Amino acid sequence: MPVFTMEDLRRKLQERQHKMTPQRQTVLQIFLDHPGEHLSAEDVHGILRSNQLEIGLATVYRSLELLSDLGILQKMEFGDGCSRYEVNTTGPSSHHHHHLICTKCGKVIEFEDDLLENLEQDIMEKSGFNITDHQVKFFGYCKECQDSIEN
Amino acid sequence: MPVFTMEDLRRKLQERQHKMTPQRQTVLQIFLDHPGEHLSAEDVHGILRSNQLEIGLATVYRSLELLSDLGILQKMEFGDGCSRYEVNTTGPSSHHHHHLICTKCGKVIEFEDDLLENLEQDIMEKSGFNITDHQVKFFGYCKECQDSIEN
DNA sequence: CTAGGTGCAAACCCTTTGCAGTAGT
DNA sequence: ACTACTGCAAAGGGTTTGCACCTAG
Repeated sequence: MPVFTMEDLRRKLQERQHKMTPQRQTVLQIFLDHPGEHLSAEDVHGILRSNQLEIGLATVYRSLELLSDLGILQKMEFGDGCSRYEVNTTGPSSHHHHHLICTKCGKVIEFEDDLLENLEQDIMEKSGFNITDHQVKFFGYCKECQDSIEN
Repeated sequence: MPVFTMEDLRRKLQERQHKMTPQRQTVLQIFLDHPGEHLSAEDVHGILRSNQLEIGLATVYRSLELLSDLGILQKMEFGDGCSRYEVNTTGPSSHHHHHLICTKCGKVIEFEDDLLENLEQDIMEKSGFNITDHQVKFFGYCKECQDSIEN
């Protein structure tokens, strides 16, 4: 279970001659403090504000993109009109987790799965595509919304 | 292999007391004429123009949303900043197809798969989530981009 | 005839960018 | 010092909306 530390951030930044700034540390810290959440740029900006740590929204966007490029965050879309991010859990030794998205209330639930590892291998052989990652989304109705439909 | 006809469209529209308009027929026709493509609203609008059949862009957007609601089209995001659509191939008796997205050149390749049907059943039992659909994306490098990287 | 649909342009919202000032290394 | 970074505000690009007019049923 690879969790990133500030040291990882420092190292990855150095490798590309980028600088370790308080803003970047703070953005990473927010994701470490909010495991399992799928935060948008606005979410991050809002959390910052409520912590009395205002950072320019443009800087938040730039940090999110940078952290994604560094492989620390993973960008994803749930169809609500904005990009969302979470700490990257892909990689050689880690388990994938995927998302169940309720099409009624928009809630997102996670679940673990390694089933697709074999499939990737298979596809690489058949298609010549060199696969580095995958994302799976399941759509449907969560328990609560199923109940409310029955009413 | 369920391909939608204009009759299907008419019926589905009637069920919701929506009207069968030339614009909606034309938009559906474009998807029938372009199988296997992932068209954005702008794409559709452009194809219309080149066919001398101008339809207001707003109407294109509204038609795409309606056709998705009716289950005729499927909306998807490939991370290029706009929503894309294709004829819906999900459903009780149909095969899913998923997408290989090249992270270098942006090309999207399709492949067939039923592997996740069992998984859906499994997840429904464990999570209580009522799954109606799923989307899978694989990211990596296509053959051509692998070659060009080696140069 | 009447509800629903279209087209246009303006509004929206998320995201990116130019620029002048600031701060890591 | 040199280069990268930040903050602001403006611009950008895809999508949605208000409104007057139109049209399918």
